[in-house]
Amino acid sequence: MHNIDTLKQILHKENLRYTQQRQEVWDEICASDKHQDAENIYNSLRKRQINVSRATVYRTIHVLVKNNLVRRLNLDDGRSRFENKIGIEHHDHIVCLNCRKIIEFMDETIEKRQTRIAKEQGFEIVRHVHQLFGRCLDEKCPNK
Amino acid sequence: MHNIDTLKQILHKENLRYTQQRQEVWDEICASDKHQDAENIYNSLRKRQINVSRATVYRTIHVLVKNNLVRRLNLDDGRSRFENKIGIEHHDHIVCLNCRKIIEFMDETIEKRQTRIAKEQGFEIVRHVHQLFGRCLDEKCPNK
DNA sequence: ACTTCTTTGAGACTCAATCTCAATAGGGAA
DNA sequence: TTCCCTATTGAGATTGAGTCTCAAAGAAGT
Repeated sequence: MHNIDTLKQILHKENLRYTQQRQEVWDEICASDKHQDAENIYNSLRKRQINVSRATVYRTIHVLVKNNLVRRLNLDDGRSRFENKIGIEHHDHIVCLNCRKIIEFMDETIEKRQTRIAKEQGFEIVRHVHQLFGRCLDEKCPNK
Repeated sequence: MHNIDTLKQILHKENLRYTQQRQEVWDEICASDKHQDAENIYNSLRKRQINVSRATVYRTIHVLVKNNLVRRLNLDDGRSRFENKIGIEHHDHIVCLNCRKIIEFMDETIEKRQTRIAKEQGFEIVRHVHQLFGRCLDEKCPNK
């Protein structure tokens, strides 16, 4: 499984040891496309009889985010969500304010324009946040 | 001063009373273009001998945000910032990761495209977050 | 001025996230 | 394989932004 090598590689680069806990956290994030928060990840692992502490979940996430294996999402609800970045195209998010459904989107024109705008203002972009919050037309949405 | 009327109007609409504390919080947010956080606002008022509690600062901000007098900004640093919206054109933000300088930008093309994208996905946008994080070329920036 | 009902302030509380430190476990050396 | 050194882990304490509680203070109509 290439996920093991990916992780071993960045841990080695960071002079960190390869441990079972770190592998499990990384696996859990990769296994789900649900934009899980740290508590979810912790609970999912516990449920599968995998012993890991909250501290280790948080500490591992930091390493993964720092090395671009994982993206941190802040959807203004007070806790960070995480998504695997490996093998995934860049995208931004649309979030339903009623049912919290998350849709991904990507627009080349917007991407280019924001880079140009930043440059005009004397900035080199490192990362960006582009989130659209609204109401969806989904049948099951309490929005009706 | 028209700020007094603006505030009185929304407080009346919300069946809330007009109080000195609420006026002072609103004045403080209007007086600064520095995207202050709640603690800043609280301290600024205290420094000016204005008695107000943290609880009241937070409670007042909620009313102001709910009624679109103030915008809440989440710049991924763990606390909300606030800016006056009255008489201010819509804009988004570019933030320097080194010196935390904040520049405002606005692009009609991006605005239109994001609305269209959301609609195509079956969403009606209520609000959006568009932030560009990077490094500025400012002389004084520790970025060098 | 009286009454009613809202607001305020001080501090307790919440909750995500971070820190502490003793116990545990990688992993290189022999 | 075993030893040793040092990084990592886990349990629980701590932090910090933000919220809640409730008695006291204050707005506003009569």
